[in-house]
Amino acid sequence: MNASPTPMPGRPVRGSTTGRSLMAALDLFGRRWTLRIIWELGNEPLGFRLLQRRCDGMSSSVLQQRLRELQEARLAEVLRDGNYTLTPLGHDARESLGPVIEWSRRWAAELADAPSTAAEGAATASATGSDSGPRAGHLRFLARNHRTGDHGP
Amino acid sequence: MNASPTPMPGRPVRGSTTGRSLMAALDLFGRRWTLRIIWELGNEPLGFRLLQRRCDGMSSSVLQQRLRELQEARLAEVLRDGNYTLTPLGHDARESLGPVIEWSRRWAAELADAPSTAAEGAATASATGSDSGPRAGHLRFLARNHRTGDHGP
DNA sequence: AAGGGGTGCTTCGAATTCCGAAGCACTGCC
DNA sequence: GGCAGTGCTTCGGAATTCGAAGCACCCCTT
Repeated sequence: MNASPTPMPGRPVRGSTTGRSLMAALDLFGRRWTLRIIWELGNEPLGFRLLQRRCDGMSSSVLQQRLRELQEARLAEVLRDGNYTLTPLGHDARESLGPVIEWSRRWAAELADAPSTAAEGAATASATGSDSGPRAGHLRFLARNHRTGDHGP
Repeated sequence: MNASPTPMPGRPVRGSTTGRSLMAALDLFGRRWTLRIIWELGNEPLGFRLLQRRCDGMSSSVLQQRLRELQEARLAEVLRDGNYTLTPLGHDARESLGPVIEWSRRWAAELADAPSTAAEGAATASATGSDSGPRAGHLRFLARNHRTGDHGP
């Protein structure tokens, strides 16, 4: 598969020709699964397959690609026993995601307070369309959720 | 373009069949440009074109799609004058990104301390490949950066 | 009136990213 | 030997993103 450049400060990234660190971070974190991997590796070091399973059976090729990027960006590294783990910088990043996690709880609570209005407003047409259901491919993917209980705080 | 369902708590999302709020948030934020839009709208309400320019000329079709999703997820709304703005919940999300921003600075500082080692290690081959330069399409895209100074703290 | 510049979006085909199945090499156990 | 697990790789297809062009509308100038 292709390997688009890993977003890193100082490099041109999507959103900044000068590689401004904030934009590099937003670009890095805006790649599918990156946040999730950081999250899971923050719990404990994991091997490739176990990490894949913790990420709900995500595609191995993308996982490999993301691990490469995270290593290049110095957020992750491989231990002698072959497990992947976060670097101190990576753990720092995960800590910084803590308020986001807290926010997601407030988000859920907010939507639970007004569930019938969540799909109203300017996005009504889009919401109706998206409620037609996930694609069959998604369903098959999600049915492969091996964990009955998600890890997390 | 296709409209995959907007990740929201309680809905099946990539990474969780039960729509666990953390996973919904990670899925939502893991879409290209979402974090950036939240960031830019946190500064001030913006019209569509101006917001597009603030996001370095990102594709209008994706911007429109993201705005729909953010509205559906109750993070953004349209004002009477047509400008887009974050809801209180959206501003809350942006605040929660503050520590991530601080982290990105530490990230840049860390990499600046050891720039020659950033591309070494297990990801050497990948880094070499990615250093071949962004695709020509990226260069053309980045050359359209209209802002000389990025907004931000 | 026409023309030009701006606005908010939409459409469409191309490019890129992600996906999932299959595969390979290796290890350890029975 | 077979089987199950490991860490990855490959490949073609699906999904997402992209960017150019377009449309309708508005406002201002000539």
